Amino acid sequence: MTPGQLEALIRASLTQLGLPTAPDSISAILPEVSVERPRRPEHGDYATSIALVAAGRLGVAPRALAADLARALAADPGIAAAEVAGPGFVNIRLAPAAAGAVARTIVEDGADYGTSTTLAGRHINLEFISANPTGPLHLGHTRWAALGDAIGRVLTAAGATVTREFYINDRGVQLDRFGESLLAVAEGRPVPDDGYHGAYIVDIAAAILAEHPQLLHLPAAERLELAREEGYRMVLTDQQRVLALFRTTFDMWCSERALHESGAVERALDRLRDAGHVYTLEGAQWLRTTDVGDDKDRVLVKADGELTYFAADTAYYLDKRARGHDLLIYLLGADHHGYAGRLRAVAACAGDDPDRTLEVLIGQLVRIEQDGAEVRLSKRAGTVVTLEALIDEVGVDAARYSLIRHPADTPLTLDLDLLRTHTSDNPVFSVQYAHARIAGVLRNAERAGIHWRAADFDPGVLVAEQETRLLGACAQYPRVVATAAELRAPHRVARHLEQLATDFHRFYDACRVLPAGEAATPVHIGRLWLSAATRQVLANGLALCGVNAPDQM
RNA sequence: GCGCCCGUAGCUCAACGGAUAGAGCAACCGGCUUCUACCCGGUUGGUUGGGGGUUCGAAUCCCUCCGGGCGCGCCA
Repeated sequence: MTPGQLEALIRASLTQLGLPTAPDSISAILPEVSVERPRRPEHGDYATSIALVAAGRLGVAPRALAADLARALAADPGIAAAEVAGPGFVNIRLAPAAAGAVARTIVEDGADYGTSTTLAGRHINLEFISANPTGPLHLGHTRWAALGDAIGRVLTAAGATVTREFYINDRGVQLDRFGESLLAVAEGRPVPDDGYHGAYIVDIAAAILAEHPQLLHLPAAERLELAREEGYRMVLTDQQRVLALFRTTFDMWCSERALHESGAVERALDRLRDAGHVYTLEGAQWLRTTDVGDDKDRVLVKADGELTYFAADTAYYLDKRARGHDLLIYLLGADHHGYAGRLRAVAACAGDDPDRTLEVLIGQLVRIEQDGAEVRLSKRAGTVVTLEALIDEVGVDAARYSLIRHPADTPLTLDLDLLRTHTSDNPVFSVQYAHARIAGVLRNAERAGIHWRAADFDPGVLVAEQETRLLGACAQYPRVVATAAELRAPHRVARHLEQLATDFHRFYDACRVLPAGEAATPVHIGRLWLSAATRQVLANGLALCGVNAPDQM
């Protein structure tokens, strides 16, 4: 019996209790029925607090309601025991056969186990990283590369249609400064103070010169354009290469320049003007965002006629909506959180309800440390840690996983030394090792001629404490994925995998899976099913993290 | 000054409003003649920054104070 099936049973039981209350009030509380895994095993496999929640509204005493519910549940053959505890919890213990049946469900569902339709029909646009094409991706982008990708995977698992987008800021002052810096290096001049000073500038300038030896003989204006455009092309290509290496993919790379060239920006401004949200002051055109909660109005067109970055982003919002996305998720670094209010204002000015169409997730910064000391990140000092360097240091799996296993809104420190270790101290290896260990057992079973899949599986044989805990963790997995999607919090998947791995290692330590010489018994078969189910859950969860699930290590 | 985020064990961090707040690291003590010891068991460790409030019940929600990060351009 899965948690979902148990909840359905509780709902059915509640409606059949014959409570002295209006049927309407009973059906009103049914959606709130949920079971949880108690922290303490002696509280049972599952517990529900529905009696506590509902008693007041039904006009009955919590413990009395709980007792009635417990009695009704206990009558079901899948329930071994149901009893009232504390102020009105109902603690539930499943019959071994009902609990163990989850293993069969998991093995049969395979890669689909854990997916759901809770977000079916939603067209979600997920924008993340969106770095300037003026340098390699660095640690500041890395968290979003891993987390944004994982959020996309989790949302997809929950049934949403997800479009992942990378917005390229390929227009404006920053790109010009980048081009000027490249040209300065190419010409042997010092980089301007407001330019880019990283060592990579020298490399790119050299690459441009190698490909375009005629650069220095062109007229000045053409020189700058060639340096800028070639530098842009090289940086973007490199960003795409590194992201692919990092297993982070995008459905769409949207260019700010293209928004201007296609007329999308002008059309967006026209639409806002028509809606009466634009006014002119001191030669500039402003969007009246204060009408919708922003703390100040924002400039769309500067007094010199130049369009602002904000104007393009407004157009981009409308463009995404016009493409049919009903929810736009933006992942921003903490240093850009001030932008959230402006985006909300844009949504409101466009006639949308920002609470429905817009979500801005703010990620705190990542620090890294090595040899017990923080590695300072400084562009000036040339100690910028790039995404590629991090991959070189610890590998894609460890880098991705360590970034994913923390909520986005907490500051995070990566310990490079730890990420390189291959022991259970390193969570990603603990999880991967559990997967590899199971794969090994299943290989051995095959080698020994034990065809567990074809054999009779009696779920009732899985009664050891380590077995029931492992079953419970496997059964919980779909709920974890659904919650992770709902909260945009893939770290919940990772944390659950760690618990699952620990539960497996304990099970493996206590319970012999394969027969040691003798013929395979129903217990061996049952444990093979349980092992196979665990392997499937680990593989599915690691896939959501974008981390490999190795068959051997 | 205004706004957003954060404050949990010595360290790094978990915990849909649920029961006695959990893992890992660090420290110490144990466990392999059999399926991967890259593992497992045990011990030590807390006024969840302080104080109020909401309720059956608060690390979680509200108020306030303290401490830290970040943001408040006709920059992008």
